[in-house]
Amino acid sequence: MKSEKILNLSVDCVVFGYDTNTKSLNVLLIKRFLESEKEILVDDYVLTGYHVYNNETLDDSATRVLKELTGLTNQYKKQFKAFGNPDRLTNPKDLIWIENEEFNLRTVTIAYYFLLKTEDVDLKDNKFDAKWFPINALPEIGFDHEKIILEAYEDLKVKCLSEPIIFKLLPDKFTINEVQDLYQSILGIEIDNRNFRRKLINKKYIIALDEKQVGVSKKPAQLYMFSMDIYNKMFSKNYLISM
Amino acid sequence: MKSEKILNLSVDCVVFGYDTNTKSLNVLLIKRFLESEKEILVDDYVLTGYHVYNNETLDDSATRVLKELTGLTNQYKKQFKAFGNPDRLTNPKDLIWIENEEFNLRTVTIAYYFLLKTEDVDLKDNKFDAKWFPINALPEIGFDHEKIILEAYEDLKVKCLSEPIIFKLLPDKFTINEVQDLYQSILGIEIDNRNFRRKLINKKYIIALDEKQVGVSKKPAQLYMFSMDIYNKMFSKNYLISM
DNA sequence: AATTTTAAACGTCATAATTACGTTTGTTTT
DNA sequence: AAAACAAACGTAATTATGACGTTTAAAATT
Repeated sequence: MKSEKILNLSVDCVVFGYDTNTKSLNVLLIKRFLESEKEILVDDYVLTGYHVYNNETLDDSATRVLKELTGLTNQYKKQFKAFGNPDRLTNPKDLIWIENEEFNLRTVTIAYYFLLKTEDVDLKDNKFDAKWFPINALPEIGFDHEKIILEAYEDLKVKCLSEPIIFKLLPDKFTINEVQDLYQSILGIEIDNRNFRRKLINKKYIIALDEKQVGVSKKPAQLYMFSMDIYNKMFSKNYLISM
Repeated sequence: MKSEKILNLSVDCVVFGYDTNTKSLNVLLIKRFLESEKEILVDDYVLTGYHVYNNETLDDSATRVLKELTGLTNQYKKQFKAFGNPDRLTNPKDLIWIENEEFNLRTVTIAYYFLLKTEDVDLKDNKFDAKWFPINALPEIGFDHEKIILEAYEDLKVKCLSEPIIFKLLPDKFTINEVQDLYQSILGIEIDNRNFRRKLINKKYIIALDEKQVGVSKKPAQLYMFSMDIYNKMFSKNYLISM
């Protein structure tokens, strides 16, 4: 019953960041660069991940990885899939270790995604050489991490239509058009502004503030906030057949 | 980097079975019974699960477990969550092994759920002492398996509203009322028959057959089938904001 | 100070979907 | 032939959606 193979447990984190300025959904990736005497072995990007410590929960492990990468805690986090096929590799650290020892390793990774605002992350003197990439313009990606990113993205697209996680990617005070831009960026579709506006304003959990944008060079837009309290009250124990 | 703890990788399977006769959603559980010289140590029910073999994918492992339990293959399967907190135990086999050796084991389980019809499973002379339990009347459940079942159930409730997995739980030819009963069983709600009927019949992927029920003691109902082909054509690359 | 520019905000209308009910129909059983 | 009853059909008010046109308010320009 015991495995002769060495089993390695890790978490990998797909960090989604929305950039309000460029109106783009981005993924935070770190550089993987290995060279031997004469040739470059790998030169691509990968997700951040790490071994799960012995006395650490999976969730805590993901939270730790995010914190080391971005300095942030308390961001929206979702465990969305485990990847553990016998032939998969992952994570720069694992690879180095494999080269020193033997190749008889199986890495199971529990994949999480996070939602946050790019503006909340300071990438200056980041020890991982981390960089944001638009979800639609990913670079060369190592291991099976592109697959992981795309599965996270699919999950996000579905999730953002059924739960109000979108607001984790916006400032506390936002305009209707900012919400629309965000939906368009995530879903990759165009939405009619007038219909979207009407629909969103009619939601009881979208609350108009006594404030407008400042410092814009056109007519300043009305600011709104999202009320999680009202949302929760509305959706407790309600399911609707929408198929 | 290497773990002093022994890491154990397993799959656990939540097998949902719908019973058309009793109109109930059930979970297939196996008996866990261990007794020492004088006392009963455990006497409850657990999910089926097993260690993941060295050269086996996670999906294949779950498929194998289902086959050993039910004899069935090609049923709807979904990997929905990994459970791997450092203090968790699982699976009768693990426990026996732990008692013989030391307690320094961490079991990470990749949890799957399956959807099938209870009538497709023959529980006669089942080596696991397996039994169906209505989702709303679960027995005493061992380890953290009740949590796993409830999370699978939540996932199923959401999933059955956005994808046509419901038809995996029905015969190929079904009546409108059977579909309604199933939705009601899964979601735990009452649905207006007249509105439900109209809505379902209007779906292009619900096809009326030239057949009616036979051997019923009231007016026999019209039979319908679900067309996956038509469904796929309709929903390729379509997202709608329904929040 | 008036005009232009432009995003924000509002309006309309036809169609489709939903909710909440009442009524009829077609078998089987009595 | 009548009763029983689930199946199946119908209706009307309300709400949501999709596809557009129009107006407004502030800033920038003239």
